[in-house]
Amino acid sequence: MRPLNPKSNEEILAIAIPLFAKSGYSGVSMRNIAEKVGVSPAALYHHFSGKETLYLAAMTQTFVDKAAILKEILGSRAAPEERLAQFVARFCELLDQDNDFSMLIQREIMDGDKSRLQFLATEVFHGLFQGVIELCRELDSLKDPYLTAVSLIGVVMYHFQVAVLKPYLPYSREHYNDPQVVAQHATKFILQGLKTC
Amino acid sequence: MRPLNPKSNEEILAIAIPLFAKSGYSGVSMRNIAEKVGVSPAALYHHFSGKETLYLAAMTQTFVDKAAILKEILGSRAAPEERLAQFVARFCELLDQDNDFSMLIQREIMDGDKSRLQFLATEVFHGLFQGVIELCRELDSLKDPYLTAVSLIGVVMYHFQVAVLKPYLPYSREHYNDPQVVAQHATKFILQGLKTC
DNA sequence: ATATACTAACTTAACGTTCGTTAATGTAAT
DNA sequence: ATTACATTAACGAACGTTAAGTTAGTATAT
Repeated sequence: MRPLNPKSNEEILAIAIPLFAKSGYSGVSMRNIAEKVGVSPAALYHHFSGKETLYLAAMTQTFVDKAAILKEILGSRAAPEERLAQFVARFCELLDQDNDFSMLIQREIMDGDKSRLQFLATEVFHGLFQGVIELCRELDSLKDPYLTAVSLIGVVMYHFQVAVLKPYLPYSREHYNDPQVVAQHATKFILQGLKTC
Repeated sequence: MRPLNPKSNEEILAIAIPLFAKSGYSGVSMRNIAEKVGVSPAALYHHFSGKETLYLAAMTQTFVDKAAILKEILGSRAAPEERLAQFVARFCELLDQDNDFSMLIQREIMDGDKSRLQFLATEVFHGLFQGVIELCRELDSLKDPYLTAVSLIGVVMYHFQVAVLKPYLPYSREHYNDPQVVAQHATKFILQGLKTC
């Protein structure tokens, strides 16, 4: 029978993305995805030519979507310090809202082959990174802007990477999961460091 | 025949650890491990009762080994700022030498169930974290030491997490992979932040 | 307007492969 | 003779994938 509610590629990807984010490429089977979509495994091959293709489509969709948001974040024309605060705040929001995003990036960094890494670097990180480097240069022209940019991004992302570990760590408190709290802390940390001056 | 060169549990783990680090739990099969060890798949079951057990043994071995090193790193009795510099330097060395370590941590954070996360948090991070928190408190008693500790660790670890991506990023240079260069940058970044003051 | 062909979106069933694991067996050293 | 450490062979389950068939809607021809 022709289905009454045919599934679009987008609907399938919307199911597949969180699955891949949570369990990785080899941790998710076509049957897993099909079941969650509510369709037979074979039906997936009508939309995508194979598992690898489906996975790449999921990656592309996630990254291209987010790259636009990230670039927009850096577009503000405020003073450098204000721009940093805004960038960190929105970056935290984004990471807090879409848990899949940072997980997929991590998975690609760990599992991706050369060509996929290159794709990730050029399509997602390149624009973001260049913007952050520029911002770092404006904030402190004496420090190496490349290393500073990595540190800056690392400070923000790491808080969300270890979020799942936080409940088991000493001195953990509920409000450490609030993206606003994290953003405020990260901004100060990046600008002033540890030394009260 | 009885083998002329019987394999010990440690030899098997020494092979399995980098495999799990590179491809994750579901990305490595018992046959993969057996082949690399130079033994039949069934032989592994003489040493470990199953894949899950082997994996947990690999995790435990890696983490308990490193936890000792990490605790030692924090044991110095120098002045706080000097202690920070030493800690960051040795942390960078460690991450640079043993690539498997940070990868396995990341995999556990992403794939681990509750009990495994708890194990990771208590056995590996708890001691380290408490030491870093203490250090942060000494360096700046006004900032939230918990959040500061996460940021501090994040700054250092992130440089090694994205190492594989660096060649494809703009302005990348060879010496950014030198752990001493990273350590020096990170120490300054953590202490002073971006604002020249 | 009705019959016909075509197509998109699925289904069920099965393919060969690989998976984790076990049973039965063998051999060299103690 | 027993034991420690392996082997080969096989189990059922799950894997990615494909072949063949079914049906509801669309397009075309009469």
